[in-house]
Amino acid sequence: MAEEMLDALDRAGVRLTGPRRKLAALIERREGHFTAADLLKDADRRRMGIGRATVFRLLELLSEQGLVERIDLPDGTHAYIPCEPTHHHHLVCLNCGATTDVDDCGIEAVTREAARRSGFKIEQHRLELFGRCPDCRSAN
Amino acid sequence: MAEEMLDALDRAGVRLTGPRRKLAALIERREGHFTAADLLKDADRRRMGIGRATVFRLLELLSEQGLVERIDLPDGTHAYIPCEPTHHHHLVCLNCGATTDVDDCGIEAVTREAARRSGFKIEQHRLELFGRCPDCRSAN
DNA sequence: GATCTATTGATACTCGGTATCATATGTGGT
DNA sequence: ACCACATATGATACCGAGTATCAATAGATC
Repeated sequence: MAEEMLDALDRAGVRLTGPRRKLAALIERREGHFTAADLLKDADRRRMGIGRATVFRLLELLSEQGLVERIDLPDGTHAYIPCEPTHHHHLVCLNCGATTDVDDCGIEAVTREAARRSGFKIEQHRLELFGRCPDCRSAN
Repeated sequence: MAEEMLDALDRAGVRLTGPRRKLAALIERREGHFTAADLLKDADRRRMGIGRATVFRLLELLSEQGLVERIDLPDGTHAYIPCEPTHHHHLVCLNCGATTDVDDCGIEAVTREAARRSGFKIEQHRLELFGRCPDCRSAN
């Protein structure tokens, strides 16, 4: 998956630098969603000497390439989740942070209906589902 | 609508203070979504002497009462929109900021389906639709 | 390997939001 | 109408996420 990210960066015509390789590896080891601060902490703990700005810059790049998506948690914080660059939505476990992708389960129909009723031309939508993953449901 | 807010605050058992009344009136005059900074600017322009913290505190209160909803715009900024305290979703015009409510147009079915496929127990969801309102469509 | 541009990390900054705290002000009881 | 007291206020300082700047560094291409 780090490979995948590096390939995508290469394709995007940016340089495959040391810090980017290291960060990609760190993202790979992460499970569920993480914040920029989490990633920075990972790097600091390993004394990688990677700057704050670099972390944000990479996340922005990956996000442009659709390899990472920025989501807004219900508590108002921002997090990133690694994902395939196709259109989809996320289901986020509020307990452990696990995420799974949800491909279109009929949201298109919903947006079409909303457009019809309101007269709006809908250009973007965002659907985020939050709950408990199977593990966390049984673990409790 | 300012009345509505003040009633709700009263019902919530908090004090109906000067700053709250003034801010409620300012919110009433706003159209579409606004940021905390917008509201503060309104108050400053009128020399109301209302503090930053008070604005955030009121928005939090109103948000708890469901009279205002905090949304995340596609550009990553936060905004508030006044609304009825029933469950619904918002359709936001990317051009002028106008918003309209969208009551359940079948999202329940979508979340049920996503829950079935994933095994998650879905507890919350958020659907935000962005586009062009009828006025902005024709104005251009 | 030399070159030249993209990237880096340090630093300082902005902006949204929160904590603190002494002062001011609604409110309920008299 | 007044008092007492908790609640709310504004000033200030603070925090955390993210961005701008910029001289120093290190990929890519030849």
